[in-house]
Amino acid sequence: MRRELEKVYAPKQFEDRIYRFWLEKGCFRGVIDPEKKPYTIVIPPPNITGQLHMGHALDETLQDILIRFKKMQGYAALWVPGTDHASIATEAKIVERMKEEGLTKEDVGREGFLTRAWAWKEQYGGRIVEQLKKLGSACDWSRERFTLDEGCSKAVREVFFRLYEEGLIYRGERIINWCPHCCTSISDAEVEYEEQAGHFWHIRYPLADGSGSLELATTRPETLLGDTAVAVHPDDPRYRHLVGKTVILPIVHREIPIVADEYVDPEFGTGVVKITPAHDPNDFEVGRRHNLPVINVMTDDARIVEDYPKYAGMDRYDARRAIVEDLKAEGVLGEVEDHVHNVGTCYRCGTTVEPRVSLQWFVKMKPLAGPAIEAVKNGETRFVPERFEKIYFHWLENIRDWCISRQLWWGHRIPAFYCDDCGEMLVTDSEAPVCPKCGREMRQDPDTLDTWFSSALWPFSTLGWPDDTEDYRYFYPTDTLVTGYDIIPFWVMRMMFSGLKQTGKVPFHTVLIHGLVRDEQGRKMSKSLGNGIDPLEVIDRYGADALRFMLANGNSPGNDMRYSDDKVKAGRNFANKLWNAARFILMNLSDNITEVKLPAELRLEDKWVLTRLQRLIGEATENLERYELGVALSKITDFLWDVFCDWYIEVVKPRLQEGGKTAEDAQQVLLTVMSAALRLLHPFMPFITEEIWQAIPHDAESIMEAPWPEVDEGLIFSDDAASFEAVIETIRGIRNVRAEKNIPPSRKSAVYIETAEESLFQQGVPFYQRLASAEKVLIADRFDDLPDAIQVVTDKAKVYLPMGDLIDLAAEKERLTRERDKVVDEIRRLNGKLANENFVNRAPAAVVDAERQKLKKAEERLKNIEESLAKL
RNA sequence: GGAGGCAUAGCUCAGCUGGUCAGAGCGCACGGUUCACAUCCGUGAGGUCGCAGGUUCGAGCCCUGCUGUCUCCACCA
Repeated sequence: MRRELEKVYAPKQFEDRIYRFWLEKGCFRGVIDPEKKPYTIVIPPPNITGQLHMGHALDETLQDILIRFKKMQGYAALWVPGTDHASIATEAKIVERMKEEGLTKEDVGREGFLTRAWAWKEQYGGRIVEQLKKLGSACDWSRERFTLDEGCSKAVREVFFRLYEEGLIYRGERIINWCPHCCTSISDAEVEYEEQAGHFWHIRYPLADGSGSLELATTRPETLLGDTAVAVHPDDPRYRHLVGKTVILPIVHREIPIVADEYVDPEFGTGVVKITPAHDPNDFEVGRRHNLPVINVMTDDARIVEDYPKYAGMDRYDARRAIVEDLKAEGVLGEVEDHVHNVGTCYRCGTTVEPRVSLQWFVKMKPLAGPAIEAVKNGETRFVPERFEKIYFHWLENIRDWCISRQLWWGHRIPAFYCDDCGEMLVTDSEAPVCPKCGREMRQDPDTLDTWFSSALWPFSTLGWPDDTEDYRYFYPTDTLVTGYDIIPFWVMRMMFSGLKQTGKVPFHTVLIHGLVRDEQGRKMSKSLGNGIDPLEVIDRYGADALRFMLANGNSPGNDMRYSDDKVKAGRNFANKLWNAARFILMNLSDNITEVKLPAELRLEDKWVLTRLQRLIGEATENLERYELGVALSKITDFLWDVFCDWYIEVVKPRLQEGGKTAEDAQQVLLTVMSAALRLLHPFMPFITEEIWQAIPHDAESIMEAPWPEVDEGLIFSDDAASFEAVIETIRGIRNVRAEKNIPPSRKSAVYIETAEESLFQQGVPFYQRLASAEKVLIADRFDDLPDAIQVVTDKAKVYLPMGDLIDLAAEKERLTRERDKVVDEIRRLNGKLANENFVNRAPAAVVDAERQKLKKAEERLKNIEESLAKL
């Protein structure tokens, strides 16, 4: 069954249809087959709140290329799709929506809130999935997962229990990053630092014994309410004698000790630091070392607590102003300097993070980090490009315990229960446990887990773990993880240690890292700048294949790239070219040709194009296997455009017109090459290749089911290919001088080719006529009494174009002399190189050989040029 | 403060383990009514591969230093 190709390449007319065809045929399904090797990718699950952006488009395109390539290579390929519940982002969206109705979370209660959240998920969660389909993503939708679905939740609980049993999950009071807007704790990785202009307020803390005061500087005077000490360096001669004494905390008038701690840098500021254990991570550590009390002075939304009536209810910035005023009034405020410092902000909402001591759940990281580091060090998992391993190591080596509890409702609820009577705590899968000590009903922890806790399990939870499913046994560990470098600490790292800990295996062998897609000016695409480019719009205008071309072409792993309309257009133009080449083949195809098969007899040009094809197959396959996707694609497009369209098709046209067996032989070669090239291109541009595939004779019903081309040694004709290159070189030479002299193609000329290899050039006769504006072509090893002519000289021939009035002998002489000088230089250079014993002895034989060949060719050419010159 | 990327034709970028590596696309110039395609065809101009050293028979490709630029991490209160 063949499909006709429309006259004009219009991707909109077939991309959706083809996607449906694949779906209906089940082409995307990962099928367990003991005969095959599995190849598995799990998608980095996009947030259900998300809309497809260029970053996704790049990520999905790369994965799709790999999946399609591996599938054609004969692997049992599986791409598991799914979405992430994105606790903070989604919860924020729901809260926002409720706000419009004048409701708060508390108004609707936990149950009511979750009902709304699920409804929201049903309504919008599928949006991004539909968008992925527009790109052509070959995901196995029958295995689509959601981080909050039953299976993933089961995996989450299982991991929680296991880690808790082992003491790797614990609950404790620690200083954590708190977002006062989202009203939840966030992990270290979720804090983004930004420079902000602030001040240094110098404050004098009077010594309790009245013998003077200590001056210190702070950027956050409001935290003074929670100061429980001031610290100096133990060896600081200025203050050593004061250690152990006390100062009076201004405003609060509490007596607090002066402690000595290495943390203080005597060189910085006054060498005295106020210590607020509840609101600064460093101070917290100092506090622990000196057993200082921890005084929390702020509420969940960063207002001052009731203990300080004067400031109670003020937000941190109002309190700061008020306290500065009061310090001034108390006469203890010194200099106020301008100061730029980095402030931590919430990566979701941008609110300044408040370090805060609170009771949270943590994962003990040190024991988990070790194996994760080791697995990359010993190469079980490797990063492409390798340099990203450094980022990975850096994070794991400096890791602190992971705060996993979130004061949110949308997420996996922590399976811990508390007895309000006796304080007993129980971690259990039971839904309503009773206290084992006093038999009372227990209250479940209200918090949920960090979204990334479930994402960390994604490579195995999606395959059925903790159950020992067939999918898990066959498809796990997965093979390649494709993601952006910005997500290494959030996700890659956590999947690694989770996979190793829970399954005993690395979750994937390769991490393919890509960069960001920036706008045409190189800026990050962002909502606030409004410079984002909607991939769906691009697809609408140019087609998904063109967009994919742009994303894959010339993109190298790990490097950022710029989006540009022109690059997409280049992809569209290429698709158009391919489209028309296919149409050309079809309109020249005899009805009796129904299968792709080479003719019994191959001509020179056939051998050439087949040889070039074999080379392409070898190289493109190797590039793909090495994740050099962009390089592979550009080789494939170069082949199709330059080799196949611009040369082979042009060269074969006379044969096609001739008809009969000659034509049919050519048709068979055209089909063979097209069929193979389409398959090579398919992973990159799946739609157009499928559409054409179905239009030309084919065996596999879908190109997705066709085998990946393999190099056929029997189709490599090195000598013939070289001969044809000589013909090409001659044609180029003729075109070249004609263009230089502005001779219009309509002005034909006779062509005399003087060569020792008559038969070789004889085979090119039809081509000179068609491609080099030749009328009659004469070939001999020697011409006597040729009229004056324009001359083209190669290493194999002297070509004369007797063009009467156009000939300027002096100019010819000058041109040939210039060429001769160039060749002489070349020969001198090559001779020098080959005379160098070190080179000849130490360079690989192939390299030396190539140089000798070059020299030989140059010498032949020089000889020809000189003979030509002699005739002028 | 620490780490890393990038710096190659006017623009956007490829150049894998050092040996056709000086390339592509776009742009530009010139010429094209060839019956697949002007979303096209032919031809051409343009770069001492940031700078300075070094290693090597041989270096955009490796090493050192420098300059510019971007990013990540840390966060001196």
